[in-house]
Amino acid sequence: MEPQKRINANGSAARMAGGERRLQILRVAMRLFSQRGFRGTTTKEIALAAGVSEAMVFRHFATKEELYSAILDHKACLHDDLDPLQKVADAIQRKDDRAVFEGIALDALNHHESDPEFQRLLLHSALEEHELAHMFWEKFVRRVYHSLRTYIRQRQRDGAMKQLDPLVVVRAFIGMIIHHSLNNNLWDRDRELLKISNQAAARAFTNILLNGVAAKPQARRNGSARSATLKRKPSKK
Amino acid sequence: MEPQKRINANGSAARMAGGERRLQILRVAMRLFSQRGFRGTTTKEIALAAGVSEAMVFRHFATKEELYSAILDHKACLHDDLDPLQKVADAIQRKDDRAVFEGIALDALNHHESDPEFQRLLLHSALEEHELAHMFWEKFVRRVYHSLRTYIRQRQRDGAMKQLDPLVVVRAFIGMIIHHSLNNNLWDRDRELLKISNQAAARAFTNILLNGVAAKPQARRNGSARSATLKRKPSKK
DNA sequence: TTCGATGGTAAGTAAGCACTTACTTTCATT
DNA sequence: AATGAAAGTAAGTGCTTACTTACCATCGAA
Repeated sequence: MEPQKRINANGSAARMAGGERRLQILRVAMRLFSQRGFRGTTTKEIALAAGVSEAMVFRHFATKEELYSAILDHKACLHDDLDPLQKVADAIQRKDDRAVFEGIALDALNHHESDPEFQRLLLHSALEEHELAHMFWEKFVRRVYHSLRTYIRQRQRDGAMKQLDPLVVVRAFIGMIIHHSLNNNLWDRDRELLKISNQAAARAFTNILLNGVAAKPQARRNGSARSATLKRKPSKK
Repeated sequence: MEPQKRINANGSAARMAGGERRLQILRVAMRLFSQRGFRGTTTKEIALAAGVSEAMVFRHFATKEELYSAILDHKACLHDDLDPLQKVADAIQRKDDRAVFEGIALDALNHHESDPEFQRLLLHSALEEHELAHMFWEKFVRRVYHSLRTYIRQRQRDGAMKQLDPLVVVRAFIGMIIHHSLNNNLWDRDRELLKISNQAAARAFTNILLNGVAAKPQARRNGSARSATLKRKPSKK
């Protein structure tokens, strides 16, 4: 007679292959950590949610810390190859500012929307000063800042953008995007205060930024009163 | 003979008056909670840091939860009367966009810089879905959004700003500010990536925003091309 | 059919947690 | 000087935590 495969709370058949189970525990833990933080989640809860005994958790991951690290590695490798500047590489080539910035914004917004766990995990580990935060900063944030600074500098040399500190421009732009995602994922999940599609948001932020940093029409009649704002070197051509 | 007043680790004389001790414990707890989160801080640590026994903590606050609530009340009442729009009330009256936005930005940046605990506390409670987050949202964020929206709408009717969704403009601006503070307090405390004074940051963000949302020169070709940057109202007297 | 490797569990253990109890010390009043 | 209330503590209590041990179940291959 068939030994009647037991079914656990998740509807997943008992007795998985090792690798499968490991991944399942990892995913469950990821969800719980992102919801309640590292310290706020117990190994018992993780085991329960995965439909196994606590001992199984410790068979796959020696310590809770190691489980956390495994999550970080997992997330990191998912979000790793993804250089956000790559997707807009040809827009950069074409010097199509709008495509560059809107592309980056839309990509980030979509990303945050489809994987809100990641942002929460990141915040938790930044607050707890865990290594993911540092890793993310080094591997991702720095690169974005650097690439965008390079692009902005180029456009400033082209005379297409004002001579502001490019890093400040980057921060302003990234700020709009991240803060919007943070609002959507953390504070105002029902979009009670502001409901707007990612497309529309990306377009609006890009508009504000590009108009904000665009070189002035440079009305030749320069009663150059406001050299304060536009530091344009005369670029004597 | 003098009974040699004991001195605890903090250098504070033992045996404080009740109210004093309460406040001291509160402050110590505030610091620790903001550093390690609610769940990440033990009552023992709090007691130790305050230089008293654990029992004293529980004499002043019945439970750890109550201690947390007391902190929230404390912080809330500190940051409460402070309607950030009040400081720029006359700038609003004068419709001096630059003063309005730069004032708000500078105020927020200074605030976050002088009290980074608050931002951390707020983030922790947002992640843990504690009430402070909700309270802050209702009492503060909503009001700022509402007031700024009203102002922006007015300026749009004046023909001084583009017809964008005012809430998106608010989000973009607040985003630059909050994200910059978050970077300074959480991610890049050494300002390794971007070191800039609050004044300069407030000015830069304001410039980007105001140029970004300024009504177009409107191709009416009336010479006065950049009403955008210099908002001196024509003052048709 | 047997057997070893692997998936899985029940029932621990020691340490740490929020919180309590029973007691002592200090000190401003009369 | 006596006293009573408030400031303070040492040593718990029972529960939860991360992690372990000792054992059972299932399965594919020899």
